[in-house]
Amino acid sequence: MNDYDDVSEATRERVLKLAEELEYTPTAAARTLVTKRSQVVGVVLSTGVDHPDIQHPFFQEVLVGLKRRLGAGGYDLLLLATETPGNGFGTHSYLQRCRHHRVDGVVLMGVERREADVQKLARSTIPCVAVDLDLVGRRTGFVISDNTRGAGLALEHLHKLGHDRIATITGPTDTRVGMDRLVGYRQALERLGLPYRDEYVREGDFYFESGNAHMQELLTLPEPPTAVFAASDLMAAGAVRAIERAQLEVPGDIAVVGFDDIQLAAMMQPALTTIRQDKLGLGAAAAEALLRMIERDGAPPPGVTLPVELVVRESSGGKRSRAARTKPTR
Amino acid sequence: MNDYDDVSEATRERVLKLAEELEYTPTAAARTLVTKRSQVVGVVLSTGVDHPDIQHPFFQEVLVGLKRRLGAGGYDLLLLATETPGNGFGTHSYLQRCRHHRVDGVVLMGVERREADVQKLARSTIPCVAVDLDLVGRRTGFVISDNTRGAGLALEHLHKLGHDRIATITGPTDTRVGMDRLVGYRQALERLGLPYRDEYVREGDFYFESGNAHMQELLTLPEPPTAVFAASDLMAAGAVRAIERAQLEVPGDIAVVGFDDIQLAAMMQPALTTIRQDKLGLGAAAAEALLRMIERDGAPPPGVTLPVELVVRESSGGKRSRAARTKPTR
DNA sequence: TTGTAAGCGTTATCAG
DNA sequence: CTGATAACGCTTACAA
Repeated sequence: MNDYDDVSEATRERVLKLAEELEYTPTAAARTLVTKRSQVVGVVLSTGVDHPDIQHPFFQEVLVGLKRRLGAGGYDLLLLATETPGNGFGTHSYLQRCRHHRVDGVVLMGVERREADVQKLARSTIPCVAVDLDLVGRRTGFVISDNTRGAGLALEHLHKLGHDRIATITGPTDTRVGMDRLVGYRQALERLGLPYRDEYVREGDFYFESGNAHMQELLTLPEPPTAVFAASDLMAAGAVRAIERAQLEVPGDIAVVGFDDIQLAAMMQPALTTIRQDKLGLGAAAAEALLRMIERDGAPPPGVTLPVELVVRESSGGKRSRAARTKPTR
Repeated sequence: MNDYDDVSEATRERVLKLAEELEYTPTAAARTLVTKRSQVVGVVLSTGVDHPDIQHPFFQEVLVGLKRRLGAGGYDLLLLATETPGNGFGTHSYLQRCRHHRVDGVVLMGVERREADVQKLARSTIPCVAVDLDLVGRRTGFVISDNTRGAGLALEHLHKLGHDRIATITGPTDTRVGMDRLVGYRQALERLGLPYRDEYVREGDFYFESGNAHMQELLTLPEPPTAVFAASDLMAAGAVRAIERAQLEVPGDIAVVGFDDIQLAAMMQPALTTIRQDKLGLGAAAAEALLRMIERDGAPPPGVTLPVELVVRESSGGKRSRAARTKPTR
């Protein structure tokens, strides 16, 4: 059954037929024990109480991409859930949990780069790929979107529409993704000859509530922005909510551009202009790179940057088109 | 380390200390081989190209609930991805894949009850729990929301608001969930003394586009409804979109009530009135029941129905409150 | 081309 | 209480 080339056609068929009849399925555990390979890829993603990342629409889609590609390659996905595997002699590190299951590779999402636990994994000999997180190590690489360019695209779009007072609600600046989008914002400002204003930069946490709260404060400014670039769609949605609560209109009074292009973006009212990340592609690329590292020992860890794309919908529009207020905005 | 009671305190400590030092982690495969237990629970959820269920916000939240409870119980989650496990002598059934990994139990989501593959699993001796799907078998049970009552709640709410022309966009009627919500709709109609009209019932597929398309057709009726109960939030969002595209307002012209209470519901504009399913609870209940069956051989398979709750937001309102049109609806 | 034996890392059993 | 030994179900290497 293992496709040896030194068995007669007759025998092969006899065996295969019998296996079929008996619904024989090899036992992964036994095979793993001897081959030292499990055909399983571990998935680490934090499930904090406040914002379980597995619940963020972004990671979900990445997971779909991962599952498809990995499945096609003959691998199943192990969602590391328990912190006390084995017969529980205390809490185990990610690395130990991965070794416990002898996973052939690991995908990391939504974890802190600096966490000791994560570092340990990255320094190990297990092939690892981080998504949206610039982890590196001997056998650890990452796939990430071109966040800096994404922010640039957003700002250029807004600028072209006539905006010159553009604020941003960033992600946590201690994350690579949050920082890159902020850097992209600043670089674009400079490129476009727009002044940088401290009061136009607010640090959020990627989630709805923070977008909502920061937008409210932005609105109290003596000279409020006419456009906002939010570093995530969820925050953008929060911002839109704040704007409409203040009896202002999007995009009539304030234009909003998000980041991610999660499903919500197209379904919102007004539909959200955003920077699309290729989430399925990110998952597929991570899977691809991981399989390469698993299957070819010398394969270098990836450092892949995927392009992003501006998707223009309804939440961005010309500056101060008050006329739009008399009619529905669409 | 396995907590035997016939080892001296001294030896135990010596061993434990050494294990710690060497960062010893037991190998799951070896243990599985001999104990016939893997401390892993399989998760089956379809990832069709059109609508990967893993991507439906509903299942994501259920997954969080599952992961937390299962993790606490010392189990990891295996996302069955590959159809050709082992050394690939053809495609394997779910059952084979589960046996291959010797998973201790299985959670099924978003699969077809009638699928031969699913039936095989349900008839096997592996403990199974289906979520939102009434699978039964010797060691197979399910957890599900009280969908019939949910639909009733929605209709009563709408009726109380003064609506008597209430349409519904149902889910696929060959699914238990879709059917239950339709039954709840019909029963409520009767209870409230409202006439049943064939043209007010349209079968969708739970997703945005179908809600949108069906609402458009509902709008062309000689006597269009003044309220719509959609069997999912995604379809409700699609319906809202269709209504606003037709220059009508929600809830001013047509009230909309959804089902699920996914994150989108609260973030939409107008925020969606909906029937909340306890998604984390569903996941936790499934995990709980599964653990019981796994750990106590005689434990009966579950048949749990979780209560739902009406969440009133902005998309439902009094009938024909045209006045609202002059001012923002919020 | 086919059959046989050793060993993967555990747990369980059974003498010491 | 402790140490030795036989499975568990596979793959691999080697002998027939």
